[in-house]
Amino acid sequence: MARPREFDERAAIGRAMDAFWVRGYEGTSTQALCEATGLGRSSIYNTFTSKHELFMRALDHYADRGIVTRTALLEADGTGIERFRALFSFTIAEEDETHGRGCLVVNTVAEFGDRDPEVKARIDADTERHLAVLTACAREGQLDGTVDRSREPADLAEFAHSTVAGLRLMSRRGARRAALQAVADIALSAIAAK
Amino acid sequence: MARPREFDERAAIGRAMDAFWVRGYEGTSTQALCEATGLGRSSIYNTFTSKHELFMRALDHYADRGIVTRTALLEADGTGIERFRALFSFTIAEEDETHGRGCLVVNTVAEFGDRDPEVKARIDADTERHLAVLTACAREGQLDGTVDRSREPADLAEFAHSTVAGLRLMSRRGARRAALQAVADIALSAIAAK
DNA sequence: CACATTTTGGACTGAACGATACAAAACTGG
DNA sequence: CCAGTTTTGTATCGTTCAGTCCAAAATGTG
Repeated sequence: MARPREFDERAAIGRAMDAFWVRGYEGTSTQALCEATGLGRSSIYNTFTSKHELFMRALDHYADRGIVTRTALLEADGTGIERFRALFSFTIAEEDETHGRGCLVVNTVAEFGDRDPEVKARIDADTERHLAVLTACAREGQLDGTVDRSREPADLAEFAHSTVAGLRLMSRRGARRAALQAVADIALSAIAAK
Repeated sequence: MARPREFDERAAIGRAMDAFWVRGYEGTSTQALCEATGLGRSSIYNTFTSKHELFMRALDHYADRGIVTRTALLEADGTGIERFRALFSFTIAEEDETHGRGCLVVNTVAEFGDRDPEVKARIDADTERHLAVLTACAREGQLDGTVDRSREPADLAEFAHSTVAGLRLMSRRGARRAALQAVADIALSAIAAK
């Protein structure tokens, strides 16, 4: 065999993710990445080949984590509307704890738009996965009578997805918790059965 | 006197704004700014002192334009709810025309968060101005009976503001027009009197 | 304990970065 | 038409950028 790694790859990706999350892709230098991860340049390039590639890994890591927690919330017990409420509450609580870091995916969409095909593919996949669980949740909510039946489940999903993005953006610009809560309440009433 | 300018300052700011809009602050080099504006480096630094200062001017320019058109929409004739509808429709139409450029303010919030005090001051001011006209519109809508009376006007304003940000973000990641329309419809129903 | 293999640290690369220096150019008031 | 002032183009500044190179270090295997 050969010399073993002195670091945990996943942990390094996590640290890199944090750095990109705060300062964006262009705003995070490879030097900053070295400091954030604690790795030397050699280790980073040896393991991740390029800054762009490391960013992709970080984005995947973030998206995977997000989908897992979000899916757990939306496939939990309870009525449809309760699960939507749980999603919004979780989002607000998370932003409260992190003092408004916002969302890496939202930031990435804002920074890249659809210019970078590799980034776009990740964003699209993440969006689709979210819309899928949100749509299922909306449909179940319509069946249990807690979600508005006059709307298409897919449309309600888009609305909820957009609302979460809006909340994350509000939080990132430093909006107060009460403001987020108000937005979430109104959004929830739009999803609820009348 | 002295040698006269060979360019229009406002026009240059407009071009710089477009560049920042597409690629962000960090993603736009001073070289790119020269090419976008058609100015030489000397002219840019002589007139705007720094990249950061030029960005501030571009941000102000964008915010001013936005507030003017948005205020016109929200202070026009018609019921409160009609004016909210006009706001959403206008947003969607604009994104349709520009093939999803999104919003410079949204992008800037995502890129900077609240790290840069000068940027934050601009963002806060812009947000306050938007919330003011939105709140007034909500209040008038409550008086004319077209807007939900059970909500605080300020909360409805936050909701509408967040919805527009969500729409711009959707558009920037390339969502279809129908999806934006669906989100706007649901948001509108949340604002409308029941 | 030597070998093959991989990781690691640090020096280094050329290119691009934001910003400046300076002299020629272009104007106006006298 | 000249003096004074500002703009402009070009060359250049030092720094930072993403990425490479290479020798030393660290392992398992024979």
